[in-house]
Amino acid sequence: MATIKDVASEAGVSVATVSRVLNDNGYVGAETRKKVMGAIEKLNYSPNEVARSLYKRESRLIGLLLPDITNPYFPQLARGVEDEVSEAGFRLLLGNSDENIQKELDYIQTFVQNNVVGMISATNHVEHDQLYSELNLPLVLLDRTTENYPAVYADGRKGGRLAAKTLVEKGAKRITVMKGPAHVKPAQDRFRGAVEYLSGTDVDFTVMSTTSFSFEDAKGWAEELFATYPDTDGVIASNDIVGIAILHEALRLGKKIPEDVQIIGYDDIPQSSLSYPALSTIRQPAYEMGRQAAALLIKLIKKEKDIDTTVQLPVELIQRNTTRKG
Amino acid sequence: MATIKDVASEAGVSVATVSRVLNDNGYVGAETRKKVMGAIEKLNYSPNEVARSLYKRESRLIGLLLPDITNPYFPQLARGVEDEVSEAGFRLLLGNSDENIQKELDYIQTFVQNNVVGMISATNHVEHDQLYSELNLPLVLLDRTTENYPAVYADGRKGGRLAAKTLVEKGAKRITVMKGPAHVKPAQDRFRGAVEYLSGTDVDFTVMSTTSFSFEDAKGWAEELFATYPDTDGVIASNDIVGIAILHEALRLGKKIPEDVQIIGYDDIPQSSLSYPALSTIRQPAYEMGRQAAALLIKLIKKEKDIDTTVQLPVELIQRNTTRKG
DNA sequence: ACCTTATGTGTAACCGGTTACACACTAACC
DNA sequence: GGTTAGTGTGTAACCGGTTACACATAAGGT
Repeated sequence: MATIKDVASEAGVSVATVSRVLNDNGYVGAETRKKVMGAIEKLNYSPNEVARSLYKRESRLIGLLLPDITNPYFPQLARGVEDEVSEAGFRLLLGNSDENIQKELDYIQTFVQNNVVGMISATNHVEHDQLYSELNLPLVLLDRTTENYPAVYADGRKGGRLAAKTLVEKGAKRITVMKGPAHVKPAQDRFRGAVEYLSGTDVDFTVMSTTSFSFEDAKGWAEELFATYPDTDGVIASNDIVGIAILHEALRLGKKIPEDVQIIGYDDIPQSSLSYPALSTIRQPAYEMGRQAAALLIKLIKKEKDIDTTVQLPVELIQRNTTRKG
Repeated sequence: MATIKDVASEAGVSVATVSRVLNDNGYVGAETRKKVMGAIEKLNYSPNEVARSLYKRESRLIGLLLPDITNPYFPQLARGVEDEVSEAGFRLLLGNSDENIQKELDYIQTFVQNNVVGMISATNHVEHDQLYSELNLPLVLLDRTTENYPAVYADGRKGGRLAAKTLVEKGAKRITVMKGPAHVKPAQDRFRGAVEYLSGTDVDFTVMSTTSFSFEDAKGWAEELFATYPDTDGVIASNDIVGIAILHEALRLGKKIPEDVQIIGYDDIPQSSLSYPALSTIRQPAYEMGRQAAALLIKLIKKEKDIDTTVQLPVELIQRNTTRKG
């Protein structure tokens, strides 16, 4: 790999001049610039980010911490973040935390050790972590909220209400609300929204708690649901994965969808439109959330003034075939 | 952030000694070690990776280049890679190439600029890129093969044969083979495998070409398929996404699955077991492939001897409900 | 007692960039 | 003509680690 010194001696100038050409700052004569450009071209030189980062004490890297990229909701977020940051010339350091504080701390540490200029985190542990508060780095929370940090998220409370309202309006009489894992904040928001709405109606409802969102466990929750509440005619699932599992269990039990049981999911992951019947759900604009989080972070990095540090994106009812028409 | 100098003066020793303690090399007196440890603790010191990386000319970063993390096949790969590299103390720089050469080159460049110690790439452009050959970095191809580079992949040819064999044995008489995008090598392998097998039988088959794997387009291919070949009774889909789309289109047309039409997918993405009826498919062990690719890369980085530089993982028939029993 | 080897520690060069500062030259102004 | 501002370039310090090398001391062998 050619270094700036090689370029300098090839062009017959000093390293300072090469650096000035590279960064387009300070005075450089037209003739000199041309020589330097030529040398760069000839040597196929590309500056070493690490050296630059060391002196400037900041890299062009951004840390992205997600619970688990394997959960179909997160790739969309990640892609949104990636597209936005890469357009601004940044790159991503990626970590999966598995909602595990130790992993989270490890990643934060390596982000700092690598001089990242900012970080985006979908964590539930902000408050517990003094690391976040000691971090003097721009931080944007994604899909999660707190009072104290910039955040981009969708309105979970409203989403929950919307899901409940939809089922009620479509005539469900005995609704089961699935409660997602207690430590996952957005799951609690949507749950609260649903219960809030249902409490204001005279529809019967029951609550079923779950402790994970994984594919593997979803089937179990579905079986448990119909075993415990066999006459349920409306299910508000904690997310689409669970929703799809419930849908299949209902079909397996010979129930007609949506005549006997209506089901509404949450997230609108890409494959929800591919279930059969296609799953009705509350859409969170994941890709857009990723982009906005990245855009917000970049503004914070650039220390722009008058920034909206919390961005709440709207949720939306996606009516497919697991809820009744009309 | 505390630096090594701060630690040195806090402990009353030189920076060299601190460095020796940190890296556990060279001689350090027991007493001195204790003082240094104390100072590190007290200052909450954590070494700057960037400085280390500059001198050593290698970081602890590994570049991972994928076509699109949003495609449900890749998160599994990515997660496998991440788990394996992070256990070995490395971190991931992530890029989405969209199968686009320019993006690919850009990422490779930033990987190099950031002194990555190795890279894993799921690319179809190895041969075209002189960048790959000029790269004097350990490189492992993932999910793609070439003669010239270490690679971890599943046996696509065999997978294709297996898919075809399954449909034939289950009694399909008029099979349609979907051909994936021409530039995606593994898609061509499985296609070739299927055609190879079918050519050796007296079953009728037709070929339908597709140019993408995206959710959005899949529905269109499905419609086109049944419009063009309405009496098809067996479909070998180019991947699971397309397979699920075909499944739904068949159901929409009132066909019975698997009585009227049998369908077999490819990949076994997590959501395939959640389709209804559950999709029969050829499983590629994506997570395991990710892990193995990372493990191989790490061996290359450590310059271990006698390494198997091409790892072919087995594919497997996952028989669910879109193929006939027995 | 003398030489060798093992142990322990510090000094300073080095990695490859960036930039403060010094210096030289030109043009413009009064 | 001398002062001043603007332009162009080089020297060297600096970022925060790692390590070659020098040096000192202690222990062991003959």
